[in-house]
Amino acid sequence: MLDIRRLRENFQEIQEKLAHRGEDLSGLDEFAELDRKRRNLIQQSERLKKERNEVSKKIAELKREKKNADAYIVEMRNVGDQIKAFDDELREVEGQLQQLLLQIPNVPHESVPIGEDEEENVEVRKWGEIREFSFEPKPHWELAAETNILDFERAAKVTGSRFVFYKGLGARLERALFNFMLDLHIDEHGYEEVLPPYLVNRMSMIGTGQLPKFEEDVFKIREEDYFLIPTAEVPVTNMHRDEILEADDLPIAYAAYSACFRSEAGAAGRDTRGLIRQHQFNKVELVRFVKPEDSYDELEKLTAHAEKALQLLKLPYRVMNMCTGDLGFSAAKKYDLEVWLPSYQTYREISSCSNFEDFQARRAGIRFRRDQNSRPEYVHTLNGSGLAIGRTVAAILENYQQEDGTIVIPEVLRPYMGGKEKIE
RNA sequence: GGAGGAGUACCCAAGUCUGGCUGAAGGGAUCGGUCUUGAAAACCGACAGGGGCUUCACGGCCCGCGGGGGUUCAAAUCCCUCCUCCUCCGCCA
Repeated sequence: MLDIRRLRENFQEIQEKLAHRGEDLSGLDEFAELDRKRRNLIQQSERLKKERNEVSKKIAELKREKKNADAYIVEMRNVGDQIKAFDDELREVEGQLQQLLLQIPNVPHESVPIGEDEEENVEVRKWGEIREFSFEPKPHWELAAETNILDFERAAKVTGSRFVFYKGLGARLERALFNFMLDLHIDEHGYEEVLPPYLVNRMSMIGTGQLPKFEEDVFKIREEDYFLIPTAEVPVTNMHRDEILEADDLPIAYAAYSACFRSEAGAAGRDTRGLIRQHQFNKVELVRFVKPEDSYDELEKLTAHAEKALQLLKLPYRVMNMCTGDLGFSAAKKYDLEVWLPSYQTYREISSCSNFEDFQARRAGIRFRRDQNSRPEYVHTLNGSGLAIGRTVAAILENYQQEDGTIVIPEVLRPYMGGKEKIE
């Protein structure tokens, strides 16, 4: 959410910056009117409340002295009615204003390239050698079928499309990966491990920006106002919702493994085969709460942590600075890590690392105090996948495949795989 | 799921029956001071925070006793509703 004062005072400038996102911003037109109405109603209501407070005190005095206060009471009855009328209207206006503000995306940082869509994302760097195959490399779902480690057909029977059973060394590989990644981030990068709830309430979804705008993208529980988490970002960021943190505690860094659930509404026909786009997938997520002045350095740090996982796995990737048209709703800046997939002959997203500045913190009320006497300020929040596990499995299968259809297990994972060197 | 009980400021806790000098007693913790070579103890002092409106500013005002609504001239106190925690029962990995 944007700061209402900032929006009021820099309306033109913010409108122009948001326009680069290419979204419909017609709702913004109402802002000035609602903002003016709101402040006007507050002033009228508060003026009467002040009067009521004073007269009520007088009535209390008279009552205590056993004197008659009927004239005042009649007068205040009228004032009370007026207050109620103003407050009813105020509630209405504030509701509208709140809805409007919750729909406005974050303002892109100045270092974000201006562009319409993914075509205009800017490559920041590339890592690793793309392997030359002496044979025709197979897509990961074929490799998985041959080695019998993934079962999409039975998952479709048991649940539906875009679900999968991992079996045998496939299941083991998945487990090895998130253990490897958690260990890396906890032991080497200083994160605290968190295992979060997979269901969250509406306030949490609003806090990180999934709601109210993207309700169709997530799974909702029928009987309760609970949602299946689309990412551990949601529960972990909301851990500190409505809290005032100590400056000494910052930065706070959490690494969380979780399953993630996405409805993939609107993705019909895309990535229908394999592990790339599932309704349920595993992910290790990194979340950081930092001081505002540090957040862009922290974004580089966070991104480097995610990259480290790819480097240790020896998977070639590139880092993309997402342009204004391809930024997430809540992000001020976002790097995508894209891993090389031989069968696609392209790089595919395997991690998103974002700086939300105070956008989520303002929605979720996450603040900190610099010292005992200072007023609370909003923290900056960041998060990034470190990494999406299913896509990492796909990348390993494809990049490590042999001509005979077997897959070499990356060295760093072997201790997690009971010393096995190959899936066959 | 059923039956009870409870949520008050950093923590504990009084007030709620019987609405009005409660813009919330009293402890503890914390901070400052006296005393002391230093510390402890004792004593003295400070200690509601947060949000909003308004103002160039000083300041003024409004809201705040789990959240939200209502009754009333007036609500921590009465009513409704939701949330959370505790106890017992049931069910259950």
